[in-house]
Amino acid sequence: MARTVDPARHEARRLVIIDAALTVFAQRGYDGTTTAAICRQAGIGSGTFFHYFPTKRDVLLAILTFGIGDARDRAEAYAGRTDALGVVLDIVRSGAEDVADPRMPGFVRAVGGIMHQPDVAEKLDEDTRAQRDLMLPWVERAQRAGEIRTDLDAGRITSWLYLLTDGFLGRAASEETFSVAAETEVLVDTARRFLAP
Amino acid sequence: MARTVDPARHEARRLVIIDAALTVFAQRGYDGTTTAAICRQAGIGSGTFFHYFPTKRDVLLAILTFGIGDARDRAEAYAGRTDALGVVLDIVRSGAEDVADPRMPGFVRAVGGIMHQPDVAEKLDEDTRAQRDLMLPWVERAQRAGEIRTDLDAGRITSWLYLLTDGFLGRAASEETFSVAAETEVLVDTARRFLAP
Amino acid sequence: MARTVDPARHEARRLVIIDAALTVFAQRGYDGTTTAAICRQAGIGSGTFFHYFPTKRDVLLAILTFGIGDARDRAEAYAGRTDALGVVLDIVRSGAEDVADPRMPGFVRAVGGIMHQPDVAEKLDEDTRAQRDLMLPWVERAQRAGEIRTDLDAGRITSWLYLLTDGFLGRAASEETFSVAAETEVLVDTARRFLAP
Amino acid sequence: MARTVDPARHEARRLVIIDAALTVFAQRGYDGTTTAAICRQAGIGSGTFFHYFPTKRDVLLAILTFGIGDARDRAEAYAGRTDALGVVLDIVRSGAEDVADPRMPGFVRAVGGIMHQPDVAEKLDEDTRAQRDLMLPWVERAQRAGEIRTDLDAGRITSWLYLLTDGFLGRAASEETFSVAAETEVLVDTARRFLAP
DNA sequence: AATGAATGAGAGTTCATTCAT
DNA sequence: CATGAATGAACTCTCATTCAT
Repeated sequence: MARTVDPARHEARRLVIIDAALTVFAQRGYDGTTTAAICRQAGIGSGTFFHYFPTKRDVLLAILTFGIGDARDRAEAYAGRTDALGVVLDIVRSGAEDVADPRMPGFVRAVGGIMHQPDVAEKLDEDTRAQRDLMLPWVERAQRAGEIRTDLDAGRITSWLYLLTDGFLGRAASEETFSVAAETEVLVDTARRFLAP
Repeated sequence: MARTVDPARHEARRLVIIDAALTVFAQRGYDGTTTAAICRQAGIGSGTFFHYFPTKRDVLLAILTFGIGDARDRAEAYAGRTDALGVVLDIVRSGAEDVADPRMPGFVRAVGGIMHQPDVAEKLDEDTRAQRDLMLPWVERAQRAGEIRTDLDAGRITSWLYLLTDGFLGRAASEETFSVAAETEVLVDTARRFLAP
Repeated sequence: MARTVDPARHEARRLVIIDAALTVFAQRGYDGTTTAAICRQAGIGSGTFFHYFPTKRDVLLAILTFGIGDARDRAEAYAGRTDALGVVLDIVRSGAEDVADPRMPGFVRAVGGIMHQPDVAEKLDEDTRAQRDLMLPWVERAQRAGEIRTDLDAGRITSWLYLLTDGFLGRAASEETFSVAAETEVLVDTARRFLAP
Repeated sequence: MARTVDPARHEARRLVIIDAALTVFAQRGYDGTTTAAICRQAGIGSGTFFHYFPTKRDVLLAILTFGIGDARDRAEAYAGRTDALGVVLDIVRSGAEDVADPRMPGFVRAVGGIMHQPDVAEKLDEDTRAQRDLMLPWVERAQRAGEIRTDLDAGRITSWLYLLTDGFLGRAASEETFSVAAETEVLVDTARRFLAP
């Protein structure tokens, strides 16, 4: 009978669940989130949830996987650019723009809260590596072009740039009065100061 | 009669529990930590635990309260100094030194993971305020002395300095290769660059 | 699709749990009854129990609610009768018949044992009121008809009649040799003596 | 050293604990009463409590033992009387007077709530027997004197008289508006009606 | 495919009781 | 004798997950 598998419909529903989970994780943290709450938010039954994800943790991992894909997509967008420093600063700026999704800070904290679980840690590592892979080549290029300092190697510089965006995310998460729009300029300026030879 | 309450002994045991809790929270996150695990770590029975703390969350709050006291104690240490910029950088540096306790990053993430709980959020706010109260006056003094930039007001500058130390803590937490000792110098240098007029 | 909710099945199972709880409460008292024991008696898992009742106390309240419904149902059975005294004595007699369920005395004691809990007290009040509402009008009618004494007002007479049935229940509960069948006649006779003008 | 055992002091303290326990049992039921609450009420430490009573249940049993002693003491007061019916009614009346202690109803319910425990049941039986032993001979005498009905044997009549006082106690316990003073007369009158040949 | 009723492992917490001081 | 800190057994309840329909 019935068209049992409509891949598009399946994928769409999967995304609905992922989005719902992101929302609830951000609000209540990982353990504070019950599968029931995700189902309510997604408008599905609990049985359906487990049709799409074998485990609550798997939804979380799926969300993280999304982020990795994102980083890779963005890599292509920069291909062909010749102003290495400009790209580096653009990446920094785009890090600030992630905060645009108001769920992000809460979600980041939620993930941090269970980072001690090996599979989560691993996925996060992959995430981090994907981001580094995006940034690192441009830092190296900028160094070779003499646009930025060379007293620190490219790897450390990359770490520090992500330290800035991570800190930015954290501030935005915890400080109500931290205006993302206004502070983004300070972020880019601070990155520039940090990178100056 | 009856040596019923030996306050010193009581306080000591309380500290043992707090310390044990800090260790386990850092390792397994807040929800991943069972009271049983804390008791095992502290070498006490479960009943004893609840003799000292009415709730698992109360141990966490007690740990955070410690941090607040710390900030206030440190304030006194700087009293009398006249080199405002020096003090500011010292505070930044001491932020990096907090990472000396290898449990700190994990603990910070654990707390982040349940920051959505109102009482935890409140305590953290208090913590943040205590830290700001420590830093802010010295930033203002440094500005008046013309030692640092004045295009951002003292409040924003303070936020940014903590953004740096928080990001530093986060990096140390997630990146194995991030050498605290070596990077502390970069931190202070970066703060100096950020503060330059 | 999916026969998700079969209300009849749900209600049936609810009744099974209620019945099991009544049995165990009667045997061991309220606090002496563990939810595990109720589950065992009902042949269900512990999770199922809490699927039907949010709290152990809620089962108890559900049992009491049953009693209230009972009283209301019975009210209809008497509608249309014209022999007020006869109805009053029938109600007294039916009170004695409640003891037919051998669990009743134990259950009554169990409820008494936690009557200090506000919600239980409230439900019991409702129960009492439902019973009074059943009896009172017939007492008034009997008084107007000159069938019974009028030196006490109808409310007090009603209280006294329930005093008799309650006492009867208590005796049946505590005295092994108290033969319900034989004593019921004494009960009705005593009520008659009490009511005589 | 010290006068370790001062029997009078010991007995006094025992009574304080018993009284405190009676108060708290009446207010919160047996299981609702923590030993800590009894200690607070008695103004003693928890260790002291267990110096006087090996078990929480033992305090309860001690209270019940008191009642038994009471019944025996009263027996002597009636010795020498010749108006059997008068004594019977006096005993009934004194049953109503027990309610004078406002804690009594609550305590009775508390005891009922754990009557399923063998030792409590046994003590209660003893209590009941003591009361019967007080009443029964006078009922027999009254029957022989032709003062009261003889269609029921003395044992059943005794049961019914206690049924009245128990019911009275129960009403007083559950019905706010039940005025003990006013209703006591009704009680005696009802007993008289019940006993009438 | 979709559902939600059923499940039981496991967690936090309470409290009678012990015992060193 | 008096104390209260320490204890752990036992209990209620939560929630991820399974599975019949």
